[in-house]
Amino acid sequence: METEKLKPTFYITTAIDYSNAVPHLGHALEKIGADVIARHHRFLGEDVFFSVGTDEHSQNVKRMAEKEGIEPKAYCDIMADKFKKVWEVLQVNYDRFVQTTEEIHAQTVSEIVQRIYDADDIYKGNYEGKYCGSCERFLDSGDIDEEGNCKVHGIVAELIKEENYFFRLKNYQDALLTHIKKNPKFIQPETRRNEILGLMDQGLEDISISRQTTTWGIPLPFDKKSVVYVWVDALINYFSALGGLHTDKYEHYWPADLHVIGKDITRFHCVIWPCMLMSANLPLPDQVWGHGFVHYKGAKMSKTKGTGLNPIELANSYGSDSLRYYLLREIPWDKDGDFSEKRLIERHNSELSNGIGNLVSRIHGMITKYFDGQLPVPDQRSSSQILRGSIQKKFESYLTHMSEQELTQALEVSNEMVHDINTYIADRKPWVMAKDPELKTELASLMAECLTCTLLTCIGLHPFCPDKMSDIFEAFGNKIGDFNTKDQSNSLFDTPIFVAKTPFSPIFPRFELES
RNA sequence: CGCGGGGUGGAGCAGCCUGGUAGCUCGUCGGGCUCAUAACCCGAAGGUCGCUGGUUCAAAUCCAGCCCCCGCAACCA
Repeated sequence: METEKLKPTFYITTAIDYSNAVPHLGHALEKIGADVIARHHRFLGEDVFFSVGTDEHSQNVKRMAEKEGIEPKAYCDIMADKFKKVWEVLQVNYDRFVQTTEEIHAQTVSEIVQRIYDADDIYKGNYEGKYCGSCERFLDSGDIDEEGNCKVHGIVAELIKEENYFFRLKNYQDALLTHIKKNPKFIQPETRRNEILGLMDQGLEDISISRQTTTWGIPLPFDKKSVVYVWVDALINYFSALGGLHTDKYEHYWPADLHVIGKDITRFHCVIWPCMLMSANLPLPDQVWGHGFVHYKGAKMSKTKGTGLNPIELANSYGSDSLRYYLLREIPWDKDGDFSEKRLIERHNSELSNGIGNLVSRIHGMITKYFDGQLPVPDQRSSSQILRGSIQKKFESYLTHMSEQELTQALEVSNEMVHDINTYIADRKPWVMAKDPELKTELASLMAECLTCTLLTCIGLHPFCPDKMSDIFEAFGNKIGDFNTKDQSNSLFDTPIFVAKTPFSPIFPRFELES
């Protein structure tokens, strides 16, 4: 119990996804990135809790269920299973999958909305807007054409007035601004923070937090005729993930360390969410990270346009490790980037096959050939250990990037490590040493040095390519689990016995590029 | 004047905040090596860093203006 307390906690969340369609590559980027960060923090020895989920109280969900002829809840459960399946294929190792139709979620939403109500931050008002009967929603000015018709359905958008409850967002404007300024890391990356500061300059307006036009949602605790606005509902999932406000988990993990979200929903997470929490007198999360988007052929991925790529198909074709690696290597974690299958293959071939994969092969081959697969205890004195120091230095730089969420840069350093080891091998020419029996001891320590440096690189790549890195460790008679904390990774250099297991086949086979 | 991102050798990107030999991956050309997945190592060619002006001893980097591309505009990551 006491020792558990000493271990720092790290609660990381991702946005919960609308369950009206199966996830595409964009959803996958967010989950994979968060998963890599979660794995890294586990490596640092922290007590990590990682949550994902689905957002189910949306009109679209209700409509899709009706179309399928099943109950909304049943539909949600089917969709949730599909999401879980995708995350499983992509090795997204979450601790908790929240569904907003769960009973504990409804209870938690009620409780928090009631707290905000009790704080006198909710008042009754009228919401007036153009409503499209086909969209089943209020339209924005951009959704309506010059003649006052819905752009999607071409029918007249009716002016509807409904009784709504409003949240006094404006009251928290100053407090929020102070918080953002005092905590530069609260909103990251920098561009997202500037965006929100710009928004704050324009001044906040109170927002409607209830809807009468639908029954698909969580009833307001103080007026059961209305349901809670879907965004207020959705944000509270970060508590539901912990089982609500009255659990040990809540005490242990809240406030969240990191909300990973898409850049389009920063307003909800960086403005509405913290204000809700202040009103409910609950601690604010440490950081919100708004990542960029994956574009495909120059455009945003869209389900409706049919440009949403299926991550399972890609994982089946190229392996989930390569897909994960490519996405975080090539799509900047803080900006938008383009997805291209050709680039995926190129990255795989040049950095995974020819890089780390080939490096492992050549070392494995030499240990097999020169030492019959059994590397003897190296004599420290006979080894120059020139490489070791520089690789360890690079590893430190890798760790710094990781802790700053600079995933792309961290991978760049990993590649430098591979390159340095390859260069070192070329300089020392172990195949020449192997011909001279007197150099056997020196050769052994050289091989041990190269191998440990390579395995350290693998430890760094492990959050990105968990499966393949485990395979590599296994090929040398080790388990990555024995080195998967920072302290343990240092012991890598004190573990002298390595076995090159046979048979051995390339870890990352190359893909042929079709013209 | 709505907000934001981008325009860098053939392709894709980094560098810009904290001015001072323009870096990386792929491709091309030459050399080396043979342990390895036709891989690895070394070297070369190739760029007026969107345009114009300003600040400065010095600008891809700071400032001003302009042109082009893209995303968002409060329920599609």
